[in-house]
Amino acid sequence: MVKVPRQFSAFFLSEKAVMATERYNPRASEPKWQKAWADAKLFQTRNDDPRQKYYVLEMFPYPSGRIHMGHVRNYTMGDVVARFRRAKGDNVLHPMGWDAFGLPAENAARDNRVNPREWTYANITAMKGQLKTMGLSLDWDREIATCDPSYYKHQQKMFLDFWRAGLVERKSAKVNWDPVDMTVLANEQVIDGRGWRSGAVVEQRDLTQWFFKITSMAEELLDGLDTLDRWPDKVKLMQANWIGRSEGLLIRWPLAEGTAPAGETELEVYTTRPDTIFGASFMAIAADHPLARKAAEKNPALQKFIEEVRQTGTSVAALETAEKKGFDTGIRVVHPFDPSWFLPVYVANFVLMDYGTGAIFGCPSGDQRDLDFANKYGLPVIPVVMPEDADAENFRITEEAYVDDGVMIHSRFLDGMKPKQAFEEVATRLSGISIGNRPMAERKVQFRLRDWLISRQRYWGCPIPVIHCENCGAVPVPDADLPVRLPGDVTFDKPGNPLDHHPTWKHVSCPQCGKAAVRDTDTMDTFVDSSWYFARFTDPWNEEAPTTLSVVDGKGGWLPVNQYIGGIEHAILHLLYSRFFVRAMKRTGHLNAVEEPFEGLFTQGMVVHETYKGPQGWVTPAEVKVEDIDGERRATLIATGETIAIGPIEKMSKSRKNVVDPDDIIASYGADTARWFMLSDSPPERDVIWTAAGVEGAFRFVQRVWRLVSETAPALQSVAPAFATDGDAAVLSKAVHKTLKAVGEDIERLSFNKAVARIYELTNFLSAPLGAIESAAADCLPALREGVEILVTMMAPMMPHLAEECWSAIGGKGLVAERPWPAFNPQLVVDDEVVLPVQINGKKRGDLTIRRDADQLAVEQAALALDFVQKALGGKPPRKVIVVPQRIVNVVG
RNA sequence: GCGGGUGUGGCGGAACUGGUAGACGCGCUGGACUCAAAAUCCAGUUCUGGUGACAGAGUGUCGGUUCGAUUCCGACCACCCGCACCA
Repeated sequence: MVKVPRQFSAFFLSEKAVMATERYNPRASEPKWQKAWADAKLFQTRNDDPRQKYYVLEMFPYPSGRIHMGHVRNYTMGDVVARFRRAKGDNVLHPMGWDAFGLPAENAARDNRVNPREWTYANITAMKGQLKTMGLSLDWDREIATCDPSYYKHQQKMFLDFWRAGLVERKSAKVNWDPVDMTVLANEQVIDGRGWRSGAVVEQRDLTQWFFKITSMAEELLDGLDTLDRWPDKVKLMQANWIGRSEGLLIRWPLAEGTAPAGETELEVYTTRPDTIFGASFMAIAADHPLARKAAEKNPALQKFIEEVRQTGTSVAALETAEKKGFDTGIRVVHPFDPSWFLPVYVANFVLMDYGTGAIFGCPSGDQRDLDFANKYGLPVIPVVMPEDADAENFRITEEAYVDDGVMIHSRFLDGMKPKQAFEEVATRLSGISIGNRPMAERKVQFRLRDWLISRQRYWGCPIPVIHCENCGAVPVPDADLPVRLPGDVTFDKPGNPLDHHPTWKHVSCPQCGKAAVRDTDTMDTFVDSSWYFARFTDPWNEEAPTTLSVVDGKGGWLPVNQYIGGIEHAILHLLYSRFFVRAMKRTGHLNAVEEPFEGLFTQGMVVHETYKGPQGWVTPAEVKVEDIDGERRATLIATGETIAIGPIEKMSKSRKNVVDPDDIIASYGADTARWFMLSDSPPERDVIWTAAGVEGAFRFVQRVWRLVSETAPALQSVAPAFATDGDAAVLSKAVHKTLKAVGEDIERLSFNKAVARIYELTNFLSAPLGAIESAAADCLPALREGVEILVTMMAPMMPHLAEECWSAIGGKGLVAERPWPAFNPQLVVDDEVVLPVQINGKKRGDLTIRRDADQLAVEQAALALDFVQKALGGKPPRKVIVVPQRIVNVVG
């Protein structure tokens, strides 16, 4: 970018300055500045501050006990944004809390006989201490823990409000039940059909559970995605696919008389391809379909088949390998367009009860799965769509279904139409026919999204505030009795839910009729806790309500979060649930106006590291010495000198032992080095490879900045900062202001790696080595002072402690953390002269230096006058000369 | 299977809307300082040929559009991620 003019640094390396230099010591410096910020209460945010609001939030951590490098990366990025916005003059909200309910606390309780609450709070204390060493600009006054009754009280209130608003439902659902641990398992906790802790074979059980009716908002959750301009497209797409909207037709097929169980007259089927209705050759229904159950009552063989299907797990692996099987029920349906056309009804193992109507019609020619099924059971295959250029007479489907667009054949009145037209035609015709007192078909929009099951048979979660009474059914706990507190005196010596076998806790009287009743002993899914914490941060002091409407959102309110930062692993569930929650909270009066919780979303990449494997298994990076011998990297075990294999680069994990402890890094290099390294090199959305060499490099830079500042400090202390517009000093000022502009833009775009590169460049520029002309330097002092000040201010969001130390060294007043972001001078970021590359036939052959405002003709003439252009043209006139102002010249010969 | 992304030196990565490919960092090579080492500083570092100025090639592969393509279009290859019997 800029050639280094040696003269500016002429006086830097005066011998005295070199002698005076001491290495920067983060261990002494960092706690000092952390205390200074805390004493000045710089990061405490007031809700009544009239300045522009900016809410930056990182996904809050689970209090596992120790922070890991992923946290360091996440919170560093958020902190850069927070400190930058603060310097830009905004009133910044940057809070921190704890996602504190969850299974690990219970596991610890079972394994180590500790109390989950004590375990959790001890972890919070430890992690908070670690986070504090990072120098994050957090408002700790707003700290919340979701396991605190002052938090979950409001969650219980909202559960009841949602219930009253019709957003909560209690219904039966199939769940994975671990018969040993006596709890429901999430799908991810079932491994090869067995419970992940107990190893017991997991059963499918029907349990009555609580659900949030997220499907009732499917349409708006989908539509809302379009308004999220500052979300990654990838995440929006994943959510859209998850919600899975499809438009189709609900068709009611009449059951053939004499074949159906008593009282059954029709079969409802959902399809997105009604155009293929003349290619239908069978119907397939789920094993749990009511018609299947009825048919099985008088058919033991069918009964047996249904049981078999039920026992095949729903795990991904089971589905992949499971053979497509069916069982003919003997029931027949009549084709809607042909009373003489009968189709068999099968129970099939591949039909899902909870999508559509749990029944399909099979069109073998247009669907591979249906084709396989038809071939297996000898059912007809009628091609109904063929490629435009095919011949209808000879078009056959045998082993491979035709799924692409085309033209309709063998479909009576649909022949010759495109499938799209045919869809419309079938929809229109069938809507006009009635069956019973309803139309034979209705247009229907179907979603893949399911309701959100929130009941968990576990202790360490938010109790569901419901009392079950024999007389009154499920009764809400009265608001005045909230919170329903978790009892502290629980034991984990028996399997199952401790709340369930607590001697007294669940026994209460019914709030309605006063009779003896029992509490719901289930607790809420921990995703509920994290679906509204961002709203609670806006006023965690409010004891009366979850939110304070005057500050939470709307005019002058905090929400939506302006910038949310976290891992891609939450792309669907957490973010979708939060989007559901703001809508539900708005409907129940806990929010005013906000449409979406997170205006800007950034998904950061993981921290990855090499793995090392010795004869005894995986070993940690700390135990290994890696050397570069003749370009070949070799690892040895420090303790024994054994050779260690260097394995693939993977996400830091305990199982691979490729973890680096942030504590160790901060202790030996300081938080600034860790922060700087996290921001360097890798773009923030991609994975960053943690390497010892990289950290060393970052640490060297810390020392280099410190040397630059401390060596120049004596000369700068009494100088007033000023930029220069001409002379040698202008070169300096231009470099500084160009960098200032670029770094601001880069941070705003969250391109931290680019901002880092610019700061490196400027630091190199300012600390260029001893040149020749000492006298020139004195004139440059004001510009240099300004340059150093700007450098320090620019790096402050990333390396806040070092910035303070530097600021103090040059005699700056106050704290850098309080300084505004300087404005660049527009005059200084453009040059009077530009260097244009000159191409001949598209290949660069030289440069042309010319005034910036030179017009096209002048540029062309100057270019043609250049020696190497003349030579290349060999006296002939050019065929064409392309001049792109301030960009390039291309001479075509 | 469906959907999406990525591919640039030894490595991480830059290159704004088509305009100097390789900024910046790591590593490496040579040098200075030192009795020596560390630290620091300087120079070099895409590849090939040449002492050299220089010439040629080059952004996964093949082709196209253009004065000019890492960038746009088409086909393909590799890897990664998400969803997955969704009717």
